[in-house]
Amino acid sequence: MSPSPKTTIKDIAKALGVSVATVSRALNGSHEVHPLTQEKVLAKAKELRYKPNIQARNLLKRRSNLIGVVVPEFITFFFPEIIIGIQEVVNKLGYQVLISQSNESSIQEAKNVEILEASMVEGIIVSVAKDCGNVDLYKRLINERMPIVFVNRVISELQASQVVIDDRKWAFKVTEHLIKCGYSRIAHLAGNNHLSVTKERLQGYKDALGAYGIEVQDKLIMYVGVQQDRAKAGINYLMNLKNKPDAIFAINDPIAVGCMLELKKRGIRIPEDIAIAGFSESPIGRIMNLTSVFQPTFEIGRKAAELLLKQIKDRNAAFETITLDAKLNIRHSTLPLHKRP
Amino acid sequence: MSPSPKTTIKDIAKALGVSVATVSRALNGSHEVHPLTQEKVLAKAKELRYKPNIQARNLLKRRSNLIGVVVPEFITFFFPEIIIGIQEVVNKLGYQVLISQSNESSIQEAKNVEILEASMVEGIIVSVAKDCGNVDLYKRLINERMPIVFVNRVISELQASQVVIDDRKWAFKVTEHLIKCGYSRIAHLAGNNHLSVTKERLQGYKDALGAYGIEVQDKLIMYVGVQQDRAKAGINYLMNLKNKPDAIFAINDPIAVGCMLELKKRGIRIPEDIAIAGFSESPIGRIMNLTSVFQPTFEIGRKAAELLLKQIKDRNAAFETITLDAKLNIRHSTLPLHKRP
DNA sequence: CTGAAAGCGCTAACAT
DNA sequence: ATGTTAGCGCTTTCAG
Repeated sequence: MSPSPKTTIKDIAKALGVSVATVSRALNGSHEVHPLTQEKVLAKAKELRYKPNIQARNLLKRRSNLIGVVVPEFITFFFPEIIIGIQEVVNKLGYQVLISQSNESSIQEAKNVEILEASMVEGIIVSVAKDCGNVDLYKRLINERMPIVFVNRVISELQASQVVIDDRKWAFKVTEHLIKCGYSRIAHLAGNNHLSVTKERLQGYKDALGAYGIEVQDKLIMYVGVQQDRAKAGINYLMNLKNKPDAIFAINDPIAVGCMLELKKRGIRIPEDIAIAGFSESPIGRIMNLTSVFQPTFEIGRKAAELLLKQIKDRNAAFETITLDAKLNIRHSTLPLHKRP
Repeated sequence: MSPSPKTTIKDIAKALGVSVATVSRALNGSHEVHPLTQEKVLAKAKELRYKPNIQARNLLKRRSNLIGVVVPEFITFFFPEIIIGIQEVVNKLGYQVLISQSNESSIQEAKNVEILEASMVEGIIVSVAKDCGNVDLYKRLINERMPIVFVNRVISELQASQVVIDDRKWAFKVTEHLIKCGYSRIAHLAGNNHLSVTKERLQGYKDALGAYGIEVQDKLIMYVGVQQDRAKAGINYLMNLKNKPDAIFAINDPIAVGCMLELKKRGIRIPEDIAIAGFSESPIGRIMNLTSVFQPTFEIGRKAAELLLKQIKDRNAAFETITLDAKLNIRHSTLPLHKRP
């Protein structure tokens, strides 16, 4: 009934009249213990409800069995799915995951990383906050050979392992799709300007316009950010242009969904009055029939975990960039002009 | 450049020609060290980039600074928000959170709990999987005085601390709202039958019907479960009844949203042809104009964390049930009959 | 104010 | 096959 004072190998040893070393060996299935002794130890351990003290073992082995994850948020589906992928891989190896979210703040992100360090994580998987402000911190970590892998939002100045999709290519495909649908005044709502995905997707957008001989118009590009509540500002801006766009390519699904809601509020129909495409396909986007690029989130997590484990095993392992495949899913929000009723 | 072998207090002591005890005291701001010594130690510590080894300290103090969280899933917004609330509270006290998801499987849940135990968490916050199969496991933990708090999905047979809303009352309100809107054949899509929320919400539904003199018809009640993909079965069943319902009260938003999508597919309009209400208001539900009960997720997390910390401090603290307030948000999916165009 | 020493629970040489 | 011993990094009596 009472919270029994934890049994240790010492207790087992005493009860059996053997040494702690023998108990330890028996418990760990060493081949150099007499089968009979082992049996006795195991029985006694069960009887006394022995639970090994991982901390002691970790102290000795200079390990923690912990890996850290830092993401900007985990309210939307995206990062949770990545995290599940990570856990899938590392749990099998006996690692636990310390998850922290920066709430899109670099300051909080830095705090989180420091706490993870203090918690003795053996490695960290990071997706940086939108303001992207911890370059020096990560330089230090990389310098100190802390195993680290960046996912989705990476930092180009850094020599580090990372798991991404080819944002530029897929942004090209989205834009190309809009062009082929007959749209010609295609706006782009870009993310925060320091973010890797912002730059890549913007470049893909420009590439596509260029490839099809459409002039890039700065007026049709606005840096709104990555969070849904920022969409309204984008719509405000675009809908007040003298020469309104006939299609919008949004940096991501939250922005695209935000746009759709705002447009609906204003009685502007999609795709009749304006087409819209997102990126990083979300469940909400699917429901709203939003054209978007599907990212293999679980796989991103798994690959990141594998890269991290590789680095943990060999602190001098070469940096690797894994670029996963994605998929453009076309839906009603970008109906071709000629197919309209 | 090389991964510097971690500095320990020993290194600092040696460098300064003092004892490790003094270093320890200085580092911990003990009042019984000479200010000058302390200064020197602190300086040297910074110089050598000393980072305390938490594991050693934890071993000594028999602590881990870890608390565990077990939820059924964290893909939807609900549990992530609860988790953020938990972290908010415990991080301030220096605790880290080990998050694990059972993927709605009691077997996985048991594994997770055991791993958390083995990871030496000082307490656990749990929301059980839909099959609700680990009563004995939790009985054991409670017996062993493991601090534990249940949230949202609780186990009635257990004497334990918990944080919930009054599911019965709010289900009553939802049903009452439908009745007052003029609906009379109100179906209920219930969750998995062992789940606390299933029983409570079903009872609230029955209470309301009774209170307004409407006969409870078993034919209008179906146990579909809690996951969105189960909604189709519910709609299949209800729409094949001779006497179809004119309103549906779904156990939760995922089911309600799933119903809305399935109904739309069949060309059945909401609310013109059938009204629908959910529970545990979700972002998707909001977008789809679904009437639902808002739960204070962040606050649930915070309160659960506080209860847990209380138990960690005092292993014999009395069990507590915290019932938080909620809110019925009425939207277009339950338009009153007389207001229809 | 400081140091010596014990010990948290465990593992791994090194003996025997 | 088993025991002895040292020690992981740290805190905390107990002496001085």
